[in-house]
Amino acid sequence: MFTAEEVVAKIRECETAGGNPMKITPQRRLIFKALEGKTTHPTADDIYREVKDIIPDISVATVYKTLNELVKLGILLELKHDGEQSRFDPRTDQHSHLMCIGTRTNEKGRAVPCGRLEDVSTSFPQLTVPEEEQRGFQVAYNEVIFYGYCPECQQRLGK
Amino acid sequence: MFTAEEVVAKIRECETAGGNPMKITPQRRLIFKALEGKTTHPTADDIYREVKDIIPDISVATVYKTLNELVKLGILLELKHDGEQSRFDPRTDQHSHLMCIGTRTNEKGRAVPCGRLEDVSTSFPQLTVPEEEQRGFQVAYNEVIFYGYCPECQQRLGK
DNA sequence: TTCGCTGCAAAGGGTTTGCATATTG
DNA sequence: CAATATGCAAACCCTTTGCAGCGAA
Repeated sequence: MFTAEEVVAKIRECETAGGNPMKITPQRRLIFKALEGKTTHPTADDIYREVKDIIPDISVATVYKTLNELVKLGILLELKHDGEQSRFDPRTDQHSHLMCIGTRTNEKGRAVPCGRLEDVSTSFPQLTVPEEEQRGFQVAYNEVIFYGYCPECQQRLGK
Repeated sequence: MFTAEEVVAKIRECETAGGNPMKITPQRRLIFKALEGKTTHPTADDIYREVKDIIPDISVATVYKTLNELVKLGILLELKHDGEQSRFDPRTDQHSHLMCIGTRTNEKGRAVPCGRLEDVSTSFPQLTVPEEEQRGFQVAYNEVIFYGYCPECQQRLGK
């Protein structure tokens, strides 16, 4: 939940590990813009393909590096929950996710996950681990993921 | 939560997609044994290294294929929540997990996740997605992951 | 005897890295 | 001007696949 300009402003305030704030390059500005207001949880490759239309010789490496920086700064959330590509979420407030577990068959006859991922505004800070099962862990936060079938997969799979 | 023999028995009852039950080979029996009662959530490679001591020329491919079969049969749970290797859990009843978010620096000076993963007996079937956020999804189940620092990482990182 | 399984090595896919060069602050 | 970022290609890591021969039922 941010605009590209807000990201630029936030970055100018921040310090990275090295001590200096990230530099703002045209490539990065474009990546921020691509993330702006997105609720689709794009993959790095989604972002890459989108910015490539404007700066055709941008490299995937640049996209990955930039996204990783934003994650480190806490401006972006990285979701790595299906064993597939990471997905990125510009929304960083406490919320949950709803993920589709349907699969479809690709050209090579292989099952590929639908992977549709949606935000759910609710969070569940009240959930706790029973004392006797904490094993000395210092719990920082929790995450709730709801799994199910999206409307398209219900129809396709006859669920 | 099973013994190798229970797995064998369960498999003999099952039918695979092809119609016939999986065959029980010495390699597979050994893999079942390696999983028996394990609460450490081993990776495929952990299992591979363990069985390799007994059948030295077993291949990783065999381990992966066998684990995947067990997952398909619902005898084993695959956890793919850190973007790292999948971890396997012989416990298939409803439960939650506690994962360490600490990192350590490896020989190459890179941050690698601790990744310690523990079972938590509690599950939270009562959690639901507000109607207006379901977007037509048919929710099947949910998963709760508690993140925090394990005792070792607390000490090492001074948390 | 018939499928399914094995080990091997190669392919796959997503992500990261190393490096020479170009840019930002 | 110093410190970072860029693009490229190669490297990485985990996992899967294709295949010829072997072995369970």
